[in-house]
Amino acid sequence: MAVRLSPKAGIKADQAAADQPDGLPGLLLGWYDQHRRVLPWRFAPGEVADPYRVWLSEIMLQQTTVATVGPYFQNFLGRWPTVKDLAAADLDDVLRAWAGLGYYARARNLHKCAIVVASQHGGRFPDTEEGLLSLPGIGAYTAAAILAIAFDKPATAMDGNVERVMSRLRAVTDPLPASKPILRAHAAALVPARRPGDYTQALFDLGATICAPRKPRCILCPWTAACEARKQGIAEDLPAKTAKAPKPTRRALAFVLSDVRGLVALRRRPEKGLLGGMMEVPTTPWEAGPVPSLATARSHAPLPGVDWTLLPGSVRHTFTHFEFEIRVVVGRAAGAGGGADLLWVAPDALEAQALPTVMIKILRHALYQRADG
DNA sequence: GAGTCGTGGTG
DNA sequence: TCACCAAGACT
Repeated sequence: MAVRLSPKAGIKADQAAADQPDGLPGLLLGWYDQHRRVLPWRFAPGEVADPYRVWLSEIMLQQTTVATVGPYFQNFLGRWPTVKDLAAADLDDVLRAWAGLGYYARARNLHKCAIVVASQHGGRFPDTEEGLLSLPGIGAYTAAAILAIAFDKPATAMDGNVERVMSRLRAVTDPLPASKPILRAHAAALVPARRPGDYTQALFDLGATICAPRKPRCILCPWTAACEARKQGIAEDLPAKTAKAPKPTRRALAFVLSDVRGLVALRRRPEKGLLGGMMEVPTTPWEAGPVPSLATARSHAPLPGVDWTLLPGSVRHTFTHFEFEIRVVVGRAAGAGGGADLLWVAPDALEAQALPTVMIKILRHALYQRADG
């Protein structure tokens, strides 16, 4: 584990200055010592880093904003303070705690990874790239981030921030993702032998607060004098990216079924694929083309013989690679329960289920539509 | 290399 | 409103 060195850590100023790298890394670290963001998973200068917290935060932060992750990280750390606690948890509890955060394969891999670390590594995370890469859910970026932040090793963590900063600093105009190798080479050449963990986090802060995707604040940047894109006036145009394919729309009819007690019928999705392992409202298949009529869709209903009512309006939700439009029908089951694969849940208990956001939207539409008008 | 995989914030 | 983006991994 790494103890970070900085002037605030009680080390004499001249000693800290001698410890500071030269050139661009030194400039960035000097800026970081003054402007470093305080984040729930971040360790104070001089504090011993806990690889479990570093790992947990890095998994949550994959393609997810700092603001969104904050409460989830605190909740996970409170419920499962160590990797052994998380390994001993039920997967369904982990999925429930993850609900709303998205990319649910991360939660399944998180749990798998905790079990491997607890059972095969004595509860300690590996401190080598090879060891980390062998763990589920840890790829090139996360392995490097853990090496740098948790173990203070000079690894090159390439994420969207670093790609953007490097493309601007070196004025790389070739579009992503083809330009990844050259951007990585630029980044690797700068990682200092001293304080690589702080340097890595400093680069994240720089990308988040100064070298932002839009309207970079070059005036405040510690690297402004060296930035090639700023000199050329093209900083805001970088990094270039190849055009993305347009998003198709898929549509479906959702069946919100209640029984005589008012309990709502949910079912579990398959382990793999979209929203894998999460709970859902029964729907027709999600397909291109118009929302199927109730007559056409009846064979997909969770129970036969139910009198379905089509609600006005529709629910829209955007996934990474398609738009989703849902019409909602509501119905009342004749008795209590029924349907082998159905889980009957009281409306008050819906929040405690492993329900992805799109399903929350559908349920909200069905349960409050008439009250809201 | 190209798809798949969520969600919320922002200009 | 809408397109883009966020501490990517996996197949």
